[in-house]
Amino acid sequence: MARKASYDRDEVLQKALELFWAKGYHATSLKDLEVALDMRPGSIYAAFGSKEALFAETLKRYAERSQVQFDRTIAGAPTPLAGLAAHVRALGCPPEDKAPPSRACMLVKTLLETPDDGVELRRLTEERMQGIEAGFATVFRAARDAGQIAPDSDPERLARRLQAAVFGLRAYAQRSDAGGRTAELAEDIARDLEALAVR
Amino acid sequence: MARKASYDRDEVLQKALELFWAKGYHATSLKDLEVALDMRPGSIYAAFGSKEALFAETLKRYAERSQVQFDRTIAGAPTPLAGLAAHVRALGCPPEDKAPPSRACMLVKTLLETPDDGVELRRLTEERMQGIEAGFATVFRAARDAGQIAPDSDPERLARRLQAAVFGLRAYAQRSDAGGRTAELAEDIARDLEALAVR
DNA sequence: GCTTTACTTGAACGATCACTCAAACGTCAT
DNA sequence: ATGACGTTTGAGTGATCGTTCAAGTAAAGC
Repeated sequence: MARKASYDRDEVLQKALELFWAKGYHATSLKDLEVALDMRPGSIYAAFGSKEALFAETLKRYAERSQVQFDRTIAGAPTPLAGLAAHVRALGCPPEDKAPPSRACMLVKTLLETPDDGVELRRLTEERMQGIEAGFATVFRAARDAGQIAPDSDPERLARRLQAAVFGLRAYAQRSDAGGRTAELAEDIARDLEALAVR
Repeated sequence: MARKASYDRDEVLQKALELFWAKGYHATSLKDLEVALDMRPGSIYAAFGSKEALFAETLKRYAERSQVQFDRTIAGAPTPLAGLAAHVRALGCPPEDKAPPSRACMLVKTLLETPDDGVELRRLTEERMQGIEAGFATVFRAARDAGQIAPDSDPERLARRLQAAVFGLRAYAQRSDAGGRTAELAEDIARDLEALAVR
């Protein structure tokens, strides 16, 4: 038949994700990618089509991984509300051994560097944000149905509020002078979540 | 003596601010600036030195204007806490007649598109963020000293929390599908602020 | 009117951008 | 071995990036 690709597509995508997440779309050049992926331009274009298409794939990967991690945190918590609080606390103090490429959310970074009108990347980004927000809403709904929070709570509104809080937490965390205060901030947000519980 | 500049430096800086705020540093090219400022490259460089220096000036302008507007809102409010709440509500629903170049905060946009290490722009951005956070803290301190909030409140911690909330609110507002929900979000945050009041 | 001085102009610079493609190469079936 | 076929290579594409500078131009002092 023919020659098979010498690289592992999954590994390569992970490398690209880390680079794009750290530097952002515009600031990442094809030269940067060539080095990080150890691939020559021809191979990159044969495999992914364009810089934007590659970025789109990494963004998808990022969003999916985030969702999975979130779902696991929720599943592993005793109650819906405890799960959300745990999620926030996890964002506040990421594992020190393998630090993420950036403290900020890649979706937010992309949202803020993408023009308002039209572009495909913007659409993808907002779509994924909606997905995450919907995930939050589902958990809040579960909390309400379980009687953990007030029966007249508005899950969509709470979800929106939580997403904005997470956006803010992670943007703040990007500051190089944030230090340990990020964990405190996450703790404050987590406690406010727990305070929603009816006693 | 000599010829005088044909442009108004203040007007030009405002135009540059609007462009940079809307598009971000990387996505704004000198061609864009030439058009927006109606100036040729030579004049731009004679006046500002470099693209980065021009950006730094607009960032300074942005931060100063933000501070002034914040101070005015606080001064015009009956109590410190009411002032902070009013500030948040104002961010939630900006004037429809003259919409800002972006709903997101220019400082956050810059923070998220700037490399973590070193660069001058990052330093300037974080410096200004600290300034704003300090402004928040001052108001919280006034609220505490006036007995409006609990005497054991931590102004710095509250300030940090508010800044993160504002970051999040404004990032969320950047979504093109945010619609009127941004105002609701701002309202929720404002109400949480008011809920700090001891009754 | 002439000189001086500062500002404006726009062509041009080298660097880098995202991207292409013909040729070299590797791996299979035969 | 050989041919078929997909992959990798890297020099090279034109475009655009931020920036420079010599020449041209306008206003003030004399």
